[in-house]
Amino acid sequence: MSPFENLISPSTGFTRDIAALTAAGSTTANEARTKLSTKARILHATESLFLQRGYEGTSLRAITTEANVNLAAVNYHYGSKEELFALLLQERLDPLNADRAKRLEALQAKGFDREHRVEQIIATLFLPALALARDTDQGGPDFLRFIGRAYADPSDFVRNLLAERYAKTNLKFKQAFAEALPHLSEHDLAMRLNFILDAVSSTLASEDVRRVIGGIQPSAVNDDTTLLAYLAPFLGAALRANVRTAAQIAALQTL
Amino acid sequence: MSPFENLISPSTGFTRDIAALTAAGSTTANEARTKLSTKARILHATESLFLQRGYEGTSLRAITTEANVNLAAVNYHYGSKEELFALLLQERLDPLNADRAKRLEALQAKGFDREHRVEQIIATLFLPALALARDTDQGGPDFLRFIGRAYADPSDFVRNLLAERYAKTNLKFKQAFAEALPHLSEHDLAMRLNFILDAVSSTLASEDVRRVIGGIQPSAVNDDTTLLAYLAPFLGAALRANVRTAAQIAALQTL
DNA sequence: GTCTATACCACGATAGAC
DNA sequence: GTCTATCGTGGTATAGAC
Repeated sequence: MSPFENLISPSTGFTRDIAALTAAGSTTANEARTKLSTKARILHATESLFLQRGYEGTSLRAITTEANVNLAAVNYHYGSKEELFALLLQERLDPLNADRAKRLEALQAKGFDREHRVEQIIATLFLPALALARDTDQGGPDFLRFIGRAYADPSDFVRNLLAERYAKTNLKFKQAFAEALPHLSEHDLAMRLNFILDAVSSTLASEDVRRVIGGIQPSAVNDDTTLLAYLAPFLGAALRANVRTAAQIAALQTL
Repeated sequence: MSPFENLISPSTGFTRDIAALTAAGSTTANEARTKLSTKARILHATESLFLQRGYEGTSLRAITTEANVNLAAVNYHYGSKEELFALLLQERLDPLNADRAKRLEALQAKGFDREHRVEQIIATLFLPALALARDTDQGGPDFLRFIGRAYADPSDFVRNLLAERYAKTNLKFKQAFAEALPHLSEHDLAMRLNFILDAVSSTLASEDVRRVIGGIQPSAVNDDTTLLAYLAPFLGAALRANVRTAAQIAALQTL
């Protein structure tokens, strides 16, 4: 339901998985020739192609050609193109989610800054994602765009999978916001969070993330805190805003 | 660039087009049988199916079956599935855009409410779109979702077409916001507008628009002003927010 | 268990006959 | 304008070799 799941993950988890696959002793001949098992080669090729051309722009035939495996191997090892995609998604999002949960707990244990509680929660939510936006080493911005698209146009399959998989963490953040914003009704808060998270993911996924990032302070592009200090007040103001006043309604009704 | 184009249109323009097509004397036999020309029947069937199943979920074979025409007729009359889609999009967005421009001019001629200038511009931008969200007569909420998806994942074809087609109106609104928010840099304003428009379109397009609309005040669901009075303060606060302060940056840096 | 060759069906598009 | 036939490409399924 809520789009908490759309903000990417660190890029380290995947390498671990490849290593595990490579270490598994289930392949012999092919592996000697290419250093990696069929299953792992598919994963590598898929990740690379999805990042470059997107989900729909990447055919199974392109993947299997790139990986030097048979067309049917994808379905054999991963079931379907969609499941392969979901796996890649989790490989990225799982560590991100864990990271965010850990940071939130640390912040709660340490105690919030009284004045900037909302902004601190926002920061906790987005810092890991922002870091990835620059991790060009593992295709950072491309992956942001990739995930952004995936979130905007997913099959029910992927959407439900992610919503369930990260439900617990999402709830923790919702509760943290709720405590920081007691004047908002549950419905009000839920809607505003949806707005904010949709907007951030869509912005991060947009073609001009780099312009957004680079335009703030060219000399500090590598400092995530700089970007966040830019975003947080804007997002925080939206969350803090009081519900409509009678005067506001009157002004609008003259239209 | 800026997603001004994603907020739907009135649903009246299309009927006009159908009428024009029907009046055109270029068909004879088939028209006598079905009351509408091949070209018009394709348009009717396409609109209905796109709204129900989305662009990708609708095949040309489904359209031509529904319209009782030959498969090749779509390509003959409209060039491609993509161009057919773009035509339907314009048919909706053109009148919406004209309406918004007219309302903005009227508001500027009449003069803003000094206190709620930003909210009034927001209202001018969104009232026509919100009205459509309830125009179930012509597939209101479905069309919101349809357009939302189209905006999130469009081909360059559609994206560029819309960006160019509505550039003038978009610029007028940007300038109106700029005058109402002189404390924001151009870059700052552009980014915040992107956030807000993305968020609104994505929210309107989401599966639970009805819940959002219905949850506010069940007794006033048909009153667009009610919904807007709910959204505008939230969006206005985001736009008005001051840029970061030193204290805010310090609070974030402790993370 | 893995892998390959191959067949299948749906899709958008188009050439050419009428 | 309309229609048939067909093309190339897509995801998927399976029989059978290793």
